[in-house]
This record gives sequence, C-alpha cells and structure tokens, in this order.
Amino acid sequence: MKSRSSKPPGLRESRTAANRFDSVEQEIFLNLWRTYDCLKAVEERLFAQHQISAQQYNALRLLRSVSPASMPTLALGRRLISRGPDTTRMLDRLERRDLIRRDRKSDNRRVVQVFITSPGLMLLAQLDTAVRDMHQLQLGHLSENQQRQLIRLLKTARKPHEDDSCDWLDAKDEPA
Amino acid sequence: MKSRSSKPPGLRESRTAANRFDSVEQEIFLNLWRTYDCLKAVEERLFAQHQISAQQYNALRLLRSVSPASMPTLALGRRLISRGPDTTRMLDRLERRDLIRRDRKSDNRRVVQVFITSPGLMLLAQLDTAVRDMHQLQLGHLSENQQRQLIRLLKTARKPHEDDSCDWLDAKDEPA
DNA sequence: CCACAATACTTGTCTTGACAACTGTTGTGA
DNA sequence: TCACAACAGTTGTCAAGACAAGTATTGTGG
Repeated sequence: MKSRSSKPPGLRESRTAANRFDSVEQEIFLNLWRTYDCLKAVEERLFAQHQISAQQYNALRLLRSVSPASMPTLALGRRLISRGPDTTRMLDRLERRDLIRRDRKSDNRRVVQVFITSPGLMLLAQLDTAVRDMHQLQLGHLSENQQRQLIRLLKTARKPHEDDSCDWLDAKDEPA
Repeated sequence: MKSRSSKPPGLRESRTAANRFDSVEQEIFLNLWRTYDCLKAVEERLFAQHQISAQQYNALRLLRSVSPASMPTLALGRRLISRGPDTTRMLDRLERRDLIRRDRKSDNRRVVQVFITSPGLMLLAQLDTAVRDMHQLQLGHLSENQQRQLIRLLKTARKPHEDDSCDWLDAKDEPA
C-alpha cells in the first residue's frame, strides 16, 4: 500500500556532527518520527500484500472479537479513534470487498450494525501468524530492559499532552 | 488543521492490566504511535494557526535556507522525503498563497526553480520563536538523561529497518 | 401530540500521500 | 543527425483523514 507515509525532514549527516538540530527536543521528535515511520512501514508491507491498511486490519480484528455478533458503526469508529465520516467510508470499502456486512437495526433505525463475514474471518486467519511474526521482526531485537525503558520513556514523553491534544486515551468501553 | 492524524487502536485500561496487548512488541509500537501522534498534534496546532502544515513549514524553511537563491522542485522534494507528485502539488498550494514562486530555467528547460517570497519569509519570521517555544513545550519536560536515552533507544529500535523500508536515511546533500 | 433537541450516520469538499502514466527536454550512441 | 534513454515535472486516480453540513430517526419537554 504505502511504504513510507509522512516524511521526516533533514536529519542528514551534516552540520558538522553536533548541532545538526535546532534543539535536543527537535532531535527527539525527528527520531520519533523516523522510527515510527520505519516500523509502520514494516506493518504496511505485510498488510499491503493482502490489500488492506493497518486501520482496516484493526477494524476487522475488532469485528472478529465480537463475532458472530455485530456492533454499531460509530461504536467501532470510536474504538479505532476514527472520525465518523472516515469510519463510514472505510466500511464502504470493506463491504465492497465482502469482508464485512451492514444491517440497519429494526428497533432503532438510526443504528447500522456492522459484522464481519466469513471471507473477512478467513483473511484474518491468514494474517494471524504473519502479524505475530511481523511484530517480532519489528521490535524483537530489543532486550527486555530496552523494551521496558522505551515504553516508559514514551509514556513520559507524551504525558503532558495526552489530555489536550490526544483525547483518545480515556475511552470507557470494554476490551477487544 | 488536524488535531490527531492517525489513530492507535485499543490500548484501553482493560484486559485486566497485564495482557492488554498481544505482545510487548505490539505494546511498544502502539506507545510509539500514540506518543508520535500526541507530539505531532502539538506541532499541528501551532502551524494550523497560520494555515500551513508541518511539511509546508519544512519546505519554507528549506527555501529560506538557500534564499535568495532558488532550488529545483525535485531537489526540494528529496530533502523533504516527498514523492515528486506531492511536491508539485504542495508547491502549487504555496504558490497560490504567494509564499513561494517558481521559475523555469532557461538553460535547462526541464528544471523548475523554486524560491521563497517575502510574504513567505515574513510568515517564517512570525513562526520562528513560536516554533522554538513549541519544541520546548513538546519535550522540554524530559531530563537530559531521559532525552539521551530516548534518542538512543529510538535509533536502536529502527536500526534493523532503516535500510529496506526507510530508504530516506542516506541522502547526500548539504545541510539545511 | 408535536415542536425540537439529540442521535447515528452520511455526504461533500479539501489536503495529503501513494502509485502509474504522461509531457517536455536534454544527453548519447550508432 | 536522429532515434532513444534518462531526466524533471505534471497529471490522474485512489485511499485516507479532517471538518462542515445534511438526512433520518428517536427521545423528550411543554
């Protein structure tokens, strides 16, 4: 699908080693950007082989977790931290490929229930082990210590910002 | 502009604390995603006030760094790790707002030289201190030790992947 | 009962990124 | 010199995210 979504600027081997950046803070952010981008590319290469995006995969997984039941469109969107319109259109594309189906509820005709189809389940089944291997390939090379440290530092880094910009940390629904 | 671009899934306070994730690797990646997203939102809130994107800001900064000279479209695109088509269209939008201008070279009519205009320079001047403050607000709360560790861990994390997916680490042009 | 707010989506439009394919222009070899 | 590759951009198309505005449908107060 996409191999490299956004694009971190500069960060070249220039400016004579030391002050390649305006500030350490910028250096951190650019490294975060680059690293995120690299690891995302690993994901996307896998998903692209099956013609889906990471977000579509997450949607399908969520639907499988409630299968054979269904869930309302926007409830699913909230879990994926997608805006309403994006959810609708992503589901449009998934429905066109018969990976999900939709059904308007008769007792509340506002709600559209979404559920995964057997082709959808088959696609996920195909991906299951591949995804696990991919995660290993992504970050399995870090030691346990490094893993713990990295998680802790990332949490610390975003701590002051979660509340304002990243409202999506506090959702009160059930686990997937 | 945008307050929250992509959207990390799950990561709720559920699954009874421990195994909220399929694996530690996934936990790291989701934390990376969330943190990147939070910090990017901080940037975007600032740039949005001036109706530009982070990428447009980077382009303008690059053009200022060579100003009053100009640079070819695709050379600029390479520095921003943008695809050719994206560069053309981003410059279209910047030119519509008179922040840049383009000029086809007479000695090689294939090349279109791009340069920043004085409105563009004024916009950047307005942003300069704000950007510095924003970086401080983004990550200034980390201790020096934490900053160094985070950078090191991020580099280690992406190390095995830079070569294949993230081709954009080895560019051989001059500094900004 | 009925206007009106709230809910649950849906549609429209813009920006951005990805890829393929196309137009000019220049360099190169036969 | 003349075909043809290489180069520099541009255009087209699709996916996706952002926001505003619209459509049904349901709940609710007067």
